Amino acid sequence: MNSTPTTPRLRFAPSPTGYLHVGGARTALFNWLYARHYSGTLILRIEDTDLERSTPEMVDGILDGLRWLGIDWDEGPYFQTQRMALYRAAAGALLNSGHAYYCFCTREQLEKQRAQGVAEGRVTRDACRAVNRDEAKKRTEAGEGAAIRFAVPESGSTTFEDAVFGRVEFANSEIEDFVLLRSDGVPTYHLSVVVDDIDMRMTHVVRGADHLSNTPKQMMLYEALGKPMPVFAHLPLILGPDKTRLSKRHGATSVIAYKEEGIVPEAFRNFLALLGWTPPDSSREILHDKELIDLFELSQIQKSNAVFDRSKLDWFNTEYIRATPAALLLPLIEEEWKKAGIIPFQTSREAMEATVDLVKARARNLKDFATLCRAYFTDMFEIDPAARDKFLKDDAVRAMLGDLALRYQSATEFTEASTEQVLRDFAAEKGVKAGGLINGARVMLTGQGVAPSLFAVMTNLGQERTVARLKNTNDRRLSS
RNA sequence: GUCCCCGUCGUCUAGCCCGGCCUAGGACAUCGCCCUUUCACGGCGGUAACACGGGUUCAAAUCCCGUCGGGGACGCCA
Repeated sequence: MNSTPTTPRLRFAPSPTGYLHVGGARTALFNWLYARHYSGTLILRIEDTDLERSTPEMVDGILDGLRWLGIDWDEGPYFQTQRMALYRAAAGALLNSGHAYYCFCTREQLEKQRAQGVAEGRVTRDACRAVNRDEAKKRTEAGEGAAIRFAVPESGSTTFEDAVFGRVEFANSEIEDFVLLRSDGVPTYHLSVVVDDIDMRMTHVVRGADHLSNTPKQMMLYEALGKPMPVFAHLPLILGPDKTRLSKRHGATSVIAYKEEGIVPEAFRNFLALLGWTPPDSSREILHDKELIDLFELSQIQKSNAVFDRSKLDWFNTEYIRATPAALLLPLIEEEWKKAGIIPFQTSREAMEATVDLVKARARNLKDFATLCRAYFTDMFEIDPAARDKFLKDDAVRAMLGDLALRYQSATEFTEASTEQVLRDFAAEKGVKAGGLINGARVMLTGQGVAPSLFAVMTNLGQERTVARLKNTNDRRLSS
């Protein structure tokens, strides 16, 4: 019956009770990578059945996060709150087939049962399972509130072959009679996922390992509903540096926070992909989207949890910034300029790109471009006090820079080679080391102690600005 | 507490399935040196791991058992 090979259908199914966090992003990424690798379909489904905690803002937040990450989907977003009829019908069917029953227990009764179960080291079966069907029907018709629970077999075990973890087995006696439909008619997670995954014809369920122990419950539903099982793949969790689950106290957990910190999306993707997955050639780590997609396989996924290593992310980011042509970087960088209040006086695209190229080897993130580029685009910049103390505290150097400005002013040629020649000749003449003048001049021209090669800076700035800034040596309250 | 999963440098990992080629490889981080015009980059080198204990075997990071450690799940949350 399964003779026709079907293209894979996967889904990312976040619940909008928070922003897209790192773990969710990694799950989304792996689903995306797999779907793209096999030319399958990726579906976005919003699991908003927790009416209290789900908000439309969070839906937007998640969508923004995915878009920033560059993860696109083929169908959806579907919203579970708009599919309630489907879940209720399934619950009804399960009731009719004897796989489920009404539960009239109060919260207190349930707590008591649970406490007893824990004390005895076993799962207690719900007392209402014993309530006879006709009586239960009568009671609900009389208006008594009732949840619908699944009747889990008391013996035997449920086994499955996880694509990551291999064979996993749970004793049915360990599984409680979980709720399918709450007394207010809203489905729980177990019911809605399974019904949707069936209805949306999912072939693969790739999700966090925190769902491993939910899997047998959901398998029981597939079976009771008489539907074929998808492939399950559970992803190891992402941990903080202290090896506990990644949370707010570990710093940024929202994906958007990384955008704000100046991380390049492709670098983030690369980093995330390697958190728990290894390409066949593990020595290659810088992998662009196409390579990631080509190489991605479920079988190469790690079983053990992985610690989120911020310094490695930063390394990826640096690598991507350096390798990306200025033309592609520019739109991202311009946002940072805007935030920093820089209005570039150089309007030519070429000039901007040249500056970005000049400076980008020193950038660790996109935000760095605001400081790094400032002096090239505006005269409104401060001299970094630390740089001043380090390179300009010598009065003699400052005086010489003023004289040097005059040399540049009268220069007929202004190239990297010629400006260097002028400076070195000048230093030789004065009997001082060129290095001291170079460092001092760099601070005058850029305001920074950390900047590119001086003569590249000069030619980028142009003769006029170079001269003007060097002349200012004594005007800038340097000795204060 | 019960059940499930995991356990190689600080971190991500290769090797484990099919024991010997492992004196355990790579990357990030870290330390040192070189380059040098600051800071990066780059080059070279260093420190650093098979959780522990028992087996099995001529031989174990690799197979088996146990212990310990970590994580997850036990909701009318997802």
